[in-house]
Amino acid sequence: MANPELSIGALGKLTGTKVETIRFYEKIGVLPAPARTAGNYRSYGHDHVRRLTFVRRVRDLGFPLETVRAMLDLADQPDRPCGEVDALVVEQLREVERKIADLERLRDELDRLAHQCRRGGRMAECRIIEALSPHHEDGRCCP
Amino acid sequence: MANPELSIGALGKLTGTKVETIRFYEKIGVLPAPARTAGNYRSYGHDHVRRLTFVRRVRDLGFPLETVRAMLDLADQPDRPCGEVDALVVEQLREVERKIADLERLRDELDRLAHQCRRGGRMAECRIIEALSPHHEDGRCCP
DNA sequence: CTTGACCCTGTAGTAACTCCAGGGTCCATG
DNA sequence: CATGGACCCTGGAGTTACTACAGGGTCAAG
Repeated sequence: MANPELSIGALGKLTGTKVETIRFYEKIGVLPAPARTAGNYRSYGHDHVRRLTFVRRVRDLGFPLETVRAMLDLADQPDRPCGEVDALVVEQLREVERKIADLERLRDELDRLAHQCRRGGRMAECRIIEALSPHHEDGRCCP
Repeated sequence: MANPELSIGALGKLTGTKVETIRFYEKIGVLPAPARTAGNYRSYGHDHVRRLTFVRRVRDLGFPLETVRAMLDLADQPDRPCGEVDALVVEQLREVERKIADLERLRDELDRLAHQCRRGGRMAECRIIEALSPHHEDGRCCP
């Protein structure tokens, strides 16, 4: 069970990633080059599934590949003392919390909109933009 | 107070957007072309601030410009009956909720990591990748 | 009246994919 | 055993969403 030996197409289906994207991640070093079969096909194991899933999720959440790389480095260096990476972790944490707050505002407005639709309302009462307009309680906007 | 008459640089500073990006949004029709001064400078009002802030936030949350356009359309057509856009709203709602769940998992793991760092731990116990690995409770992964 | 900060248009470059051409591998089926 | 369709290979061009110049105009302060 440790070695499912997936083809690139199977890995793609499992993780919702295009085959070309997987090869691209290998080229830029985000996903390690897998073993090859006799016919020169890539052969992936369970670690690849976990790592690729992680990469796709973090990308989908709007972080750049540079951040993905930084996070993967955290996980890849087990002997590294935490101190030197603390600042990075705290910084990511702050950004994640900001994104959660923005998404919750967006969700609430979409939710309100959906209920209004169900009651036969019109778009005039749509306040989707206001939901993510400048928040005067904290003063600043996007980074 | 309805017309602050901002220059492109001032709008950029207010919304955390590069000047070139603002001009780019105008070119592709996401931000309406503003009035011009005698010297052909762009002159922005409060509506531009709100709209641009919205665009930047939604982009920052990992949605493509296509989705931003769809959301802006919702807000731009006040007479449109809700029924025809209900499906879009529900779809966005689902995606927003999925992203919130992913971000919360990521936040919890970063939080755990930060506390561990403070106690002088090592990266060996870092489970940041597991935090966003395939969730077997729902079976599927990224879209 | 000039000088530095800021604006204009237009084009070229970058990040992160995405698609395609031209060709090899694998295997189920005739 | 051959052969055709699904899948894989490499390398390169195209797309999206910016980002960074180049070459030049505007404007307020000194």
